[in-house]
Amino acid sequence: MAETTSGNEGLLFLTDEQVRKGIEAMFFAYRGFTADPDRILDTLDYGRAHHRAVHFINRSPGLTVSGLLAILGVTKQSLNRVLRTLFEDGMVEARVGRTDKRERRLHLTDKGRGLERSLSDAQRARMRAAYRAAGPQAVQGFRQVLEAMMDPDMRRQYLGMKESGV
Amino acid sequence: MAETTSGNEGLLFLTDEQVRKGIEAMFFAYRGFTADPDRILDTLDYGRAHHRAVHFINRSPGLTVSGLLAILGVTKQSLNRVLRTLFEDGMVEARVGRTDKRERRLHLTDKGRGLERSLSDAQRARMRAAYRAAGPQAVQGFRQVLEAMMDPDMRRQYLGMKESGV
DNA sequence: CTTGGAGTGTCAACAAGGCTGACGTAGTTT
DNA sequence: AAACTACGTCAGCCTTGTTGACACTCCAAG
Repeated sequence: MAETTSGNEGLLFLTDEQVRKGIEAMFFAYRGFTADPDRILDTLDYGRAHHRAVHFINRSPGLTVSGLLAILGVTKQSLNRVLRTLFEDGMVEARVGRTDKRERRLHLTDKGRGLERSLSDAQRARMRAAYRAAGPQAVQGFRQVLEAMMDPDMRRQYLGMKESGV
Repeated sequence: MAETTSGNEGLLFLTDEQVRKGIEAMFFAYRGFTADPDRILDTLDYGRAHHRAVHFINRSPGLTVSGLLAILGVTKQSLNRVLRTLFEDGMVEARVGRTDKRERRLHLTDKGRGLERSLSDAQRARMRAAYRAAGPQAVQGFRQVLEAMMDPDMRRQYLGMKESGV
């Protein structure tokens, strides 16, 4: 409703209809986005929570538990349940912090890196295909919109990671 | 750091680094995307599952249960748990199908439309802000990439809805 | 050196929202 | 009449999130 077909060409793309299509696109695309890794995870008795942990540990080796907590936005009890199984399965190892011995610096083992590889290969393949289909220009727009959609805190996480190799 | 400044300009956007950034952008953006409605839902003792049901019933009034099932991709037991509370709370009503009396055609009540409004207003505000920040060109790219990322079945759902007003 | 606070693990209990399997019932189709 | 379809529901299970409480180690400050 609403959004009378505005005479203003510059705002045409802001009609409720357009915006609602964007909302549905996010919904459906996110499903596709997680579908491939989910299939792999299933065979290993892992869930998305494990994937996320593995992804960000791989991304930032030496990450502390509280650092990971901040990124994932869950409670430590919830995260710990997941980390424990990853330790037990030899996917992740924790090293005591050098300057602060209370910290546990998280690292992937070789096995963990193997898992990460297979997960991200699957996900990247789809993302890559989508990128290829849409073209570089579209990719840039895609990233811009997503970035603008994040909460400021998360955007800082995201942008921070972009630059700092660790 | 990664991101070797590849010599190939046309494929620059397909580097692993670029693709991985896209993956993280999806992750963080989806969180922002659901944050606002989640806050409203919480106060009503509803969850995202309720939101999805309400959204798609609003989108396609007269939708059957199995139609909604196909869109949401969950089991009927799971959906029913949600639909039941929506019936009880007078948000959704079911009308017996005209041609096929086995079907239950789903419709929002006035109250349900009110809920849908408040949820989508919140979500739209963020989406709209992101669109505005990124610009029309970016929005088009955003949609193109998301569309390419969907599973074919979902893409048909999505595109189908695009055209049929109902 | 003691004390407070930070970083972490853990136990217990609970909820939402997925899932499977099985069964029932009304209505449609053949 | 038989078979199939659309739907509801009971029961039980899992993952992943939550709160609250408590313990331990270590760091930093008084």
